[in-house]
Amino acid sequence: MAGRPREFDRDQALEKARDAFWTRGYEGTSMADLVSALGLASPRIYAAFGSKENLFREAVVLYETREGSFATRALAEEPTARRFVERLLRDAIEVYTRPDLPRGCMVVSAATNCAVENDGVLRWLAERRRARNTLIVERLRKGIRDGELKPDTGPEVLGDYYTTVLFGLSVQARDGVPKERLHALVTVAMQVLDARLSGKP
Amino acid sequence: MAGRPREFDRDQALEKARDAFWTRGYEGTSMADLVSALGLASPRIYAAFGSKENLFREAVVLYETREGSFATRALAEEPTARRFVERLLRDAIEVYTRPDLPRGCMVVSAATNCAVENDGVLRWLAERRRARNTLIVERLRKGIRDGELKPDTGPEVLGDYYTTVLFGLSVQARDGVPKERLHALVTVAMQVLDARLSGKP
DNA sequence: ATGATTCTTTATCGATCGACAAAGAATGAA
DNA sequence: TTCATTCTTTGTCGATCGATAAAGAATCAT
Repeated sequence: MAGRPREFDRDQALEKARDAFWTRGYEGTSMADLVSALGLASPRIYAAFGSKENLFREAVVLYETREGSFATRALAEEPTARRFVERLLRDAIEVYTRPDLPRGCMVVSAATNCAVENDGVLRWLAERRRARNTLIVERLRKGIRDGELKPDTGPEVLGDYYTTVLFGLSVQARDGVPKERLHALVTVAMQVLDARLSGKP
Repeated sequence: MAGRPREFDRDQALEKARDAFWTRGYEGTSMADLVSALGLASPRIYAAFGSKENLFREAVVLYETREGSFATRALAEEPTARRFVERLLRDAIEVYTRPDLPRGCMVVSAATNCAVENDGVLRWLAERRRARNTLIVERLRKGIRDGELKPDTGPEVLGDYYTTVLFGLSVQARDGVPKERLHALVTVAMQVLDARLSGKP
């Protein structure tokens, strides 16, 4: 029932695939690219991952549970909405500009332009971006409920605002803007929230 | 010396190509897509535009002189840095969400992920994004020089900030976020600049 | 009218795309 | 040891990629 054991490490192969997709995007990475990046003949890749699309989806999930997990980590570890947002943005910058990893956010940049036949992948990533937005909005809503933030600006608007900054950071990082500049810009962006601190809590 | 006249309108064909590339990106738009979108056999396209890459570059230039010209227009028509930035962002939203055009910014989204062989196109678009940043920075620098803006935050930082918001708006528009939400977020983003108005002039 | 020139049409080029068939090799279960 | 199972290897599939050759059609200059 067991059969011949796989000779390569599936997790390591998935990491290499993630890097390839992260760098070149879904359609920009061909099977030939994957064969050379993973060091595996294509039938071995298909045997282990089913299809290029499924490999991509697994790679994105890996990205989200590793590099892309800063959002949920900030949510768990930061006690205030103010600190959550800043932590989120600054951790994002660190990930987007790490010299040993592809630049920018994989979820933002891996499938922005796609042929018609891959619209499914495109929408799947868009959903994940929307989830990021929802996460931020919910945390801000809690901040208002807790009395940390003044309620005069809706959490949806503030959430849209910081989500937009987050996505913009990915584009900027991908263009090679150094992280110092991105951090400086985040300092400025945080003043929007500072102006809405109730000062009471 | 004249030869047979061309039977189709080159400018109209270029517009259709711009829409196709704007929607699907450079690599996401195949020659077959262009043949059907332009209604022209591929040899006619090659005769008129040389290559797919050259057609794309012409399409981007067309985009910049039409839909993407809001930045230079804001620069020419708005008397203050404050008004320039808001006009820039709000006009951008209008373009990015026009129901009769593809969503988002063509320069931001038409070549974010690319195969290795098309890195040239990718870098060419990145340069154009950098030019937008420079434009914004220069206008802010003038605003500081004129005494409109307090000099305590450098124009580079503020420019990076609004460029990042602009790029983020493109991602959000492409994801289908309605323009009302984007305008609301811009209102919030403008407070960063409001806090830096000297109030003197 | 004729010839040079340019556009249009038809047919197709080699390369690459994602994906897989078939056979050989290595394992565990019986 | 035998067999079912699974992985690896080799070779290749049809479709599509961007791009063009070659021939016919339409224009202008002479």
